Amino acid sequence: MVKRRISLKDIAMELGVSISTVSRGLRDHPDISAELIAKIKALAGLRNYSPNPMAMGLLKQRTKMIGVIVPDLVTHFFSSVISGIEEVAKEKGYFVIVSPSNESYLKEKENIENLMKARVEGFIVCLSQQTSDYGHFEQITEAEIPLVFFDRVCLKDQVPTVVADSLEAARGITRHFYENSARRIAYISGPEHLNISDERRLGYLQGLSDCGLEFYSQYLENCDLSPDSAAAATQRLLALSIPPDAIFGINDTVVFAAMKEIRRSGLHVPDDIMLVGFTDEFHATVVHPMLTSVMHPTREMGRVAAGLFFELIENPDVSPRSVELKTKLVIRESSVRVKAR
Amino acid sequence: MVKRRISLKDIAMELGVSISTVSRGLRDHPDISAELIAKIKALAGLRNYSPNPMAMGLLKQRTKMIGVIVPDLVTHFFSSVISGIEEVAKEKGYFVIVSPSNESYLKEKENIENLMKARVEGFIVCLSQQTSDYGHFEQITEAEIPLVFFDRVCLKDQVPTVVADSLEAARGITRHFYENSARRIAYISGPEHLNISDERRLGYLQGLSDCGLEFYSQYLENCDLSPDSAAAATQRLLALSIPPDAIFGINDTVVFAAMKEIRRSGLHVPDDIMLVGFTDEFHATVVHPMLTSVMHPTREMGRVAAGLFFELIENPDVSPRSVELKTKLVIRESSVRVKAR
DNA sequence: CTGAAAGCGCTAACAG
DNA sequence: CTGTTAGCGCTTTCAG
Repeated sequence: MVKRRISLKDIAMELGVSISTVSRGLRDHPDISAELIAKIKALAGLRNYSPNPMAMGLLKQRTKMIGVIVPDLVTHFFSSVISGIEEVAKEKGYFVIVSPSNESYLKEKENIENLMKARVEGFIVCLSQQTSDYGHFEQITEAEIPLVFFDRVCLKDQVPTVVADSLEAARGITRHFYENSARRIAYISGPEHLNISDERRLGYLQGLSDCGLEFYSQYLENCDLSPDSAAAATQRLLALSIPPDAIFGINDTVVFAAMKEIRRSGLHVPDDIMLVGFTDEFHATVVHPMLTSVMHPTREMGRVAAGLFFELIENPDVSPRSVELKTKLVIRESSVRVKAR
Repeated sequence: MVKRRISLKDIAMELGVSISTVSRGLRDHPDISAELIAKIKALAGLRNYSPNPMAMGLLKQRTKMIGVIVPDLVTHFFSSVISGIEEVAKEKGYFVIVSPSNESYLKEKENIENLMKARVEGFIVCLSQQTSDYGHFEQITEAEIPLVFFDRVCLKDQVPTVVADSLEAARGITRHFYENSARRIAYISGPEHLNISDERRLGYLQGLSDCGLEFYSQYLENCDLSPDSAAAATQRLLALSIPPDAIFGINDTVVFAAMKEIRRSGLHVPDDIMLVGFTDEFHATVVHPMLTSVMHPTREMGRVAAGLFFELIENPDVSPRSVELKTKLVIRESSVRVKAR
């Protein structure tokens, strides 16, 4: 059995005063004499007293817990965002409960219900890939429970969001390819209902038009963000009668799968096909050739999301604010052709 | 403001019965008439009632929360173990609060204190790299709070642990190198006080002796598990007058850093130097050449750790049980020399 | 079969 | 300056 922890009552008894006196003393209430305060605090320190958060929670109706729902835990992007969230939460004395949806709409819903039952004070969410019905989120906002989205977002007019500048990033990649003499640029996108698919696709189209290139629908591929489906999309591209000479993908997973697939088919990056990804520093430089990629400020994204969350906690009636974070195209080996290999 | 959620009182008032009747009705107490039970449940369902966990927690002195402390969140190994823990926790109706120590002893201590204050029911911990004083853990066990270690462990006679078969794995790697005609086998280890450093080092030594190879102390390098320090260790190995022809590292980070460093110095894996890592499926196959590596059953490790945790919750007086999980050496390209490259 | 009351730990309003 | 009381939401005796 876990030993019962020390309570105000214990201290009050030991000191022969009432519980409320101890409570007040610990919080420096002006009505309590300085000596008594000192005595109370000394004993509390000695006994290692800390207020019971459940008693406080019951009283104040606050749990100091944030529910965080992410598509998965093991992708660097998400774990890094979570780190950012945790940093800010910690500063505010909040705890974070992370529930992975495994990209499943049902799990996402279920996680939200569980966390509601646990009385988290609010949510920070990245939509699962499957989610195209937003009823469960509308319920949250209707119950006036704080909610913030990051990366994959919806209901933008009701809910604060943090996103990357996907459109500009995709546009920049396309132009970068062009400047490095690619002319048959392909893009492997994700599920259509996700904002990130849409925006990156638009950026791709704008980029093509910036460069005076025509859009060929065969060069716009789709996948469900899984490695297998990204590999399949890559295969379809490689099997075209005129295959692309440059490919970029919507995220890390897709790009790594594409890279493997290109290598498997005996082609070389960047000589045969240039490749650019949306990845993090670490993974981009681990692969060979090192991957040119759009760097997300992931930790920052988490920090900003948490910031928006606490704005909402502190002032629930403020109108939702959206933040767009700048990404940066870091040029490495996979998109620049050199003579000697 | 968050709307107050429905309580037993609300239902009792609406039904014109007492609170205790509702409470009993919801739990199918035999004293309550079937019709009344039906009525109570119907209304509870309609109003979306769910018991207030803080009230329950206060009453039962249980928070249904597990504190999990990991060195960091963004390493695949840890996030994968956490996934496993979460799966089991969810089945049991528990929530997981993850607090990264960032490999810092002080943060680890601080996190534990915070989580104690939050009244988590117990802890699942992987030691920070810096931790060599275990006082804070002894306090936990003395307070009879459930505690389980995984991967990097201590206090094995008091605390249940889950570890990989590090010794055998390292021994197997060494022999694998030998069988592939490596004769100058190096190992990049981690901080000496960590059990994993020690065991893998012992396995390395045994492996050498299995193969009739002598141990050269220059081939046993150390690092602090950061990429930079692993890179430095690799450089030292490469700078030896007779550099190794095979290297393995204590974990992913180390191995990837070594791989980069080898490439940077113009050498090739596996032709000049063979390389084997402790990594996961995903990352091992993303790099080129694909990495031969010891696969950890990471998710399983999380599940087992959580299992031990719940054994402790259910029966605190059982003597600590240690589980050693089998790893598997998956042979890929980085350790097998072929003629045509 | 059902209700009233106590108590989990705490704060705050109300009395002295 | 300090104590008493009520109440946050719930379960569990104890009374009816």
